[in-house]
Amino acid sequence: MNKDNISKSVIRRLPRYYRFLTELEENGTERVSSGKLAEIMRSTASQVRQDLNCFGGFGHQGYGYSVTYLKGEIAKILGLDKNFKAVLVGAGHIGTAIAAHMKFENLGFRLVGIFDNNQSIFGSKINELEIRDVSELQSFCADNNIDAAFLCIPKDEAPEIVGSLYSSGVRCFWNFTHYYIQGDYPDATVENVHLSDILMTLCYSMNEAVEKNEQS
Amino acid sequence: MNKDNISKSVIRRLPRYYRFLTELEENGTERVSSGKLAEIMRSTASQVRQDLNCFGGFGHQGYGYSVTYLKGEIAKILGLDKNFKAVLVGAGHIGTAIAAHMKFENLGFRLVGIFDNNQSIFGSKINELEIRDVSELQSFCADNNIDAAFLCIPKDEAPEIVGSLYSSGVRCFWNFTHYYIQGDYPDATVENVHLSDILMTLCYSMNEAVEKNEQS
DNA sequence: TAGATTGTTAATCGATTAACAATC
DNA sequence: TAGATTGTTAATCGATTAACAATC
Repeated sequence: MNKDNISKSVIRRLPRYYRFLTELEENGTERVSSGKLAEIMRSTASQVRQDLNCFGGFGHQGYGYSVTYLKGEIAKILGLDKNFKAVLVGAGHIGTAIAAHMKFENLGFRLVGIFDNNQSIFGSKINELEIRDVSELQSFCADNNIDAAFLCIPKDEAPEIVGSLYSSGVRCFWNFTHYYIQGDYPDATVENVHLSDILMTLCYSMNEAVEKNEQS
Repeated sequence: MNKDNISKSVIRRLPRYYRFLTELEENGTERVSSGKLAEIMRSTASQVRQDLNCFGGFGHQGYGYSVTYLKGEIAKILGLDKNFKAVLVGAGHIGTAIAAHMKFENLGFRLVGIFDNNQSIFGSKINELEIRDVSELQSFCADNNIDAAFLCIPKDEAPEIVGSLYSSGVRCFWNFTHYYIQGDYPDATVENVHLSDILMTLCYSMNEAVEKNEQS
């Protein structure tokens, strides 16, 4: 059933399909064609059909795709029902924002622990969840079968933290640091978010746009 | 001097070159070959040379690249010295994290205003910068020649906010919402960060990894 | 049945990698 | 000079787009 070797580009589009299908469903739309979906996705009908066919024939010729069915299939493909158990390490600004703001239960995860090394915030809560001493991290993860960790810590602290997470069985990392996890743990599943890199690319584009304007 | 049509893939790698060159410089390394740089970048020597040659011949045959010089050139290409004036709209969790955490001055921007619609936080400060009433946003941007806005607001509020920003001359957006700015303003320069999409792709990869393990 | 729209193969386009002459 | 390493062209690989037969 599950085809291998789906390209990263296709995977990256799946959440957007899911998002737009959710909107269509909320509108009460029952069916959608690849053309219409492409319009919403700012894509092409061809790409939509190619993408969806990586996983199986979800459509009906002459009819299109059932919004609810397709949405459900994509949820299954993404694994949004898996509720992987996750901990957050680092309850600074970014960590707190992540913990307080994201609707993990819709995104395939369940946040069950928050850890920090700042004594003064131990015991205070983010969304009902107490902040714990990072020294308990390893035993907590081992005891609770933690699947994933969200890393919102300084880069220099990352190697040690990842080491202890890995040794207690955690293999999945949402990494906001610049530490290169996959270098040290090639079998880890990692998604990096480098906000400063993204901001620099925005700076480049802005700079380009300004120069183009000056020329004309 | 400035070559057009540089592909997005190349641009996205520039911040990483910059980052690693900074590290090399801090180590006191004076020169680096494309091969060595590729190793650090987890790339290939060929790609490094192709990338850098999009912008000009920064190297010397038989020698390699001067770390300091190359770093400087990439900074110029990215426009990191431009210090674009930016405002943050939305001082909730994500907004506060962005404002407090990012070193804008190293990333091409200067944060000069923070706005929110929550009366109870007006006047309180993030990094010396007072939170203002969003009703002053439009006049503030017009008066202060603001280049860019960082949007950390709910999706439904985005169209109105972007409208008022656009009308006071802002053309550059770092967009944490799911509002599709470029649809309404095709000449805007936009970088989107959809954290929930990224988390879903992590869920997919994790799900894949689990299934692969179960098979074996 | 006729019209619509998929699933799928083929063609195109772009990005990465390999090769090598130029040259420091 | 000889060795190293770039800049650049050519070859490969992968992703997107186009085309069309299958079929609801």
